[in-house]
Amino acid sequence: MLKIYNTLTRKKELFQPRIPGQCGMYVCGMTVYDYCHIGHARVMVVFDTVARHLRHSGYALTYVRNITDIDDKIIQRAHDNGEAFTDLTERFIAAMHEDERALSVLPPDIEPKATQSIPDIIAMIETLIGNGLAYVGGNGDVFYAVNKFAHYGQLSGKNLDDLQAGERVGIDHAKHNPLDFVLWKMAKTGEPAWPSPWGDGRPGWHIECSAMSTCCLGNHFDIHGGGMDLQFPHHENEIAQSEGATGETFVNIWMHNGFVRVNEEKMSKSLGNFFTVREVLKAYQPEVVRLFILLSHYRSPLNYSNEQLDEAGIALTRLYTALRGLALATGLAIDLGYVGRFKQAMDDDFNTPVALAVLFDLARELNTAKAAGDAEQCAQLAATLRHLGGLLGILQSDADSFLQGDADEAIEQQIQARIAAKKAKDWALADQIRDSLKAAGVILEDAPNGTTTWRREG
RNA sequence: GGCUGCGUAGCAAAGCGGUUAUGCAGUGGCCUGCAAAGCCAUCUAGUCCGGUUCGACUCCGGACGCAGCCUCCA
Repeated sequence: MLKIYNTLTRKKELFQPRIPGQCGMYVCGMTVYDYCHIGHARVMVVFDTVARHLRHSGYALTYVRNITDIDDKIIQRAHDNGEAFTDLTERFIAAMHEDERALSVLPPDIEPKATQSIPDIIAMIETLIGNGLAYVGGNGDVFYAVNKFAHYGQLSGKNLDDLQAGERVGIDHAKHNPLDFVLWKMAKTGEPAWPSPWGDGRPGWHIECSAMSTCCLGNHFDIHGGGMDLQFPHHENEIAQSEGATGETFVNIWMHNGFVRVNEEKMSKSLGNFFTVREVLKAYQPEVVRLFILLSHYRSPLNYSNEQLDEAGIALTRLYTALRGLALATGLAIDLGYVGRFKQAMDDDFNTPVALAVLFDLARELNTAKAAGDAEQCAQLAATLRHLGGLLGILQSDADSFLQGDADEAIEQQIQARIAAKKAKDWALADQIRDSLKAAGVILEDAPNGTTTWRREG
């Protein structure tokens, strides 16, 4: 039985889909004006893992992750670059898809873009105005009137009085209430714009997600996810918009992933302390980055450091080392004990650290079976390890290609020379060859049968 | 200031009211020509102070500390 932590109730709840056997999930995706950083990678990997587990658990999942391809920062960046905003967004959408593929993130079923959802957005704003929840402000922008929505603050645990007491932004006289937020923003000269009943302009940030999610998944759906920082105001506003427009409950379960931190501080673009995915992938294999993310629970903070990435690399090496030398057979029986433990971990709010602990226990037993020469046991355990790894999006490479990278003829020659030296009991030469390879980052491992395998360090 | 959440061994990171987490590192052993890898054993825990309980790292209260949101942000 799958349990999921719901931000709305602040506890783990038994997952009960609206329609048995089905699930609709919407995740707030990227605003595409720059390369994805590791924080974005975490969202992609975490919800990809959630999607994989839901599917494997038998739910017919519709996974929607949007792209915000129009907003103030995009306009600003395109202007700075002297290019059309569409050229900018197309470039970074392509880059995002590249990063995603590298990290073994399966594409969502639907990837709606804000600019392709303008009619739906306008329709929703008209409904909100019709319902008395939105108004045209003094500057022509359309605003949502937060005090007209009774449940405002239910997700973030805030109430309007507290919010107003802590108001830090300068008063905008175009609004009735400082906490009201923009639904439709009038275009200044030269800005991208779409025609609307209120004049040429563009959607506010929050409305696009309300429009796209309800269009793709219906007025009421199962799971809505995103980073912790979207809880307020973004998701709070989404609830106000969607429920205000449809009159129905919007979402059953809200999931929020924790931040990636650098030196105990949130990684973010505004702080400038971010590492882009492509930058990190220059130094670490993509699968290592994925494991690094999965080694922490999705709601916990994740500290980014080279030491942590290195450890993830060592951990992955341990798993692949266990698989090394065993054929990639398919269709083999798998060990149901481990499968059960794994499922139990994942069913407990997607507890990937515990699920991974199961894989390490499995690797230990596999190593023991290898030492005992039990081929049947080895095959079964290896098949189980690969199967469970696959559910997390890891361990799908050939072990040698992970451990060795590109084949290297020179290394093979050195190994042969060393085997000859060993036969001649010329230990000094054998050790010298091993040391020189070690200096080049190549580690040799002698097997009892006289053969030698190798792997690259780190 | 308001609202969240967190505080576990050398490091990272989980579960759990009484029984091995797991990975890395350390120590001892097996294996090895020596290593590496692997296996076995093993040392380091639960911020502090109260309370509940036969028993608390685990539940409750308080203190302290940290992070996040309250402003664009995954």
